[in-house]
Amino acid sequence: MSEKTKARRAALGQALVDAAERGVVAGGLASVKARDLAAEAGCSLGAIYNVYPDLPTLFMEVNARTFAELDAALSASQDGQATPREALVAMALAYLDYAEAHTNRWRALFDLELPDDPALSDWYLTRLRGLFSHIGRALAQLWPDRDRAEIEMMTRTLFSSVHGIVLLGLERRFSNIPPEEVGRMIRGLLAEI
Amino acid sequence: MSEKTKARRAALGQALVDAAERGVVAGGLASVKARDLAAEAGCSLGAIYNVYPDLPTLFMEVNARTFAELDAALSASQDGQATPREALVAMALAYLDYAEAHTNRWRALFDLELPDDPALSDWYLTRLRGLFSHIGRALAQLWPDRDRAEIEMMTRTLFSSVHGIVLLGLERRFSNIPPEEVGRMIRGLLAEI
DNA sequence: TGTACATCAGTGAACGCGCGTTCACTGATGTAC
DNA sequence: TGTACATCAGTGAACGCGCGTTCACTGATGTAC
Repeated sequence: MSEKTKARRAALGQALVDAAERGVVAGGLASVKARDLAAEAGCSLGAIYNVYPDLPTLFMEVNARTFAELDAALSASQDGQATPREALVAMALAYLDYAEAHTNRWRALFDLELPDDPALSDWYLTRLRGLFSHIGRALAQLWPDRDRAEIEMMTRTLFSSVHGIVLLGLERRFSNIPPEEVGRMIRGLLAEI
Repeated sequence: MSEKTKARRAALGQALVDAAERGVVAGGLASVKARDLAAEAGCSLGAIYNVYPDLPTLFMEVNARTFAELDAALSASQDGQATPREALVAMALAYLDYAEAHTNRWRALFDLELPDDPALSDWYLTRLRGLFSHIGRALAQLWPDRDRAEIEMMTRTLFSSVHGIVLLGLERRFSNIPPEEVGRMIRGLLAEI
């Protein structure tokens, strides 16, 4: 494969991820079809498979971007917070904001079904650890006396809790409450801790 | 339609729900197919549609049973707990136990995609309120000074939090921790509150 | 530079599979006389 | 009780749709002489 070809394929790869991203945003992961991607990216149907082995692998790239955005949002939210507790609240609310503003992208993180490959699971775990690190730092400040293992466990616990609140809070079927109320729930939980 | 026919259809309806339940337990909601149900229940493919308008409606019956089981499990778990805090912990752990022991049934509660019908959403909300009532009672005892609205909000908050912990805890992709650890996370959260 | 040829990137029609739902038909049941 | 007929519950082949992936082909690109 020539350099030229490589470059062309790399460009097509990006165009496909862009198209997939727009598709996810517009209609959710399940709405993104191979034929639409090809049309959007200006290539043939078969060309997709010159760049990616299958669609899930392509979707992983979209999720990678989403993880990066989420990471940036959490990171930014804690800037300038006076106390670790305020930083925790700010991050949790930033998570809610992101999920609310980019529901379909955020959902895709959890909806994508991966081929059974431990490498892919690891990839997810690594991204999550990235998100956790922001929380862990704040918790370590909040509880200077607790050991690392306990901080790690509570990091996971808090993330999962906030995730659960956001998940059920944004799902019509399970809650008829307005989004502001979800924010109050998060504050309520963190106030108790 | 004669009485005899009605009775036969009611029996077939039950046989179909039984079959669907077994299918969900064995392979998850997505694995249950109309043809398998007909074969299992000993009727023709078309006969399904004499009893239920479509498969989602049939699956709702399975979910109704699951909600009832969950309700019974939560209710039973708090019997004989000395304090409201212990009752809350017991219920949360019972939720975890149920999700762990009956993962596919439990998942089906959240995976079933409903036709857009407000009545079906209401049905779900009603079942959830049933589960919430156990938690609300314990919280009201724990915090006798707080008002009803606040208790209600914290009920929802705690349920969602525990749900989030269980959800991410049982998902391989997002956690490589053993199930016991999930129980400790739940205890950890409730200990802080 | 020009010509003949080889390679291979890219194409898109077709494959293959899955599956919920329908509807023209059949034969069992019940009714009328 | 027996016969002719009507009704309608139940059947399952076929419809209809969707869609990821493949692969035999084409034509553009590059190479050799």
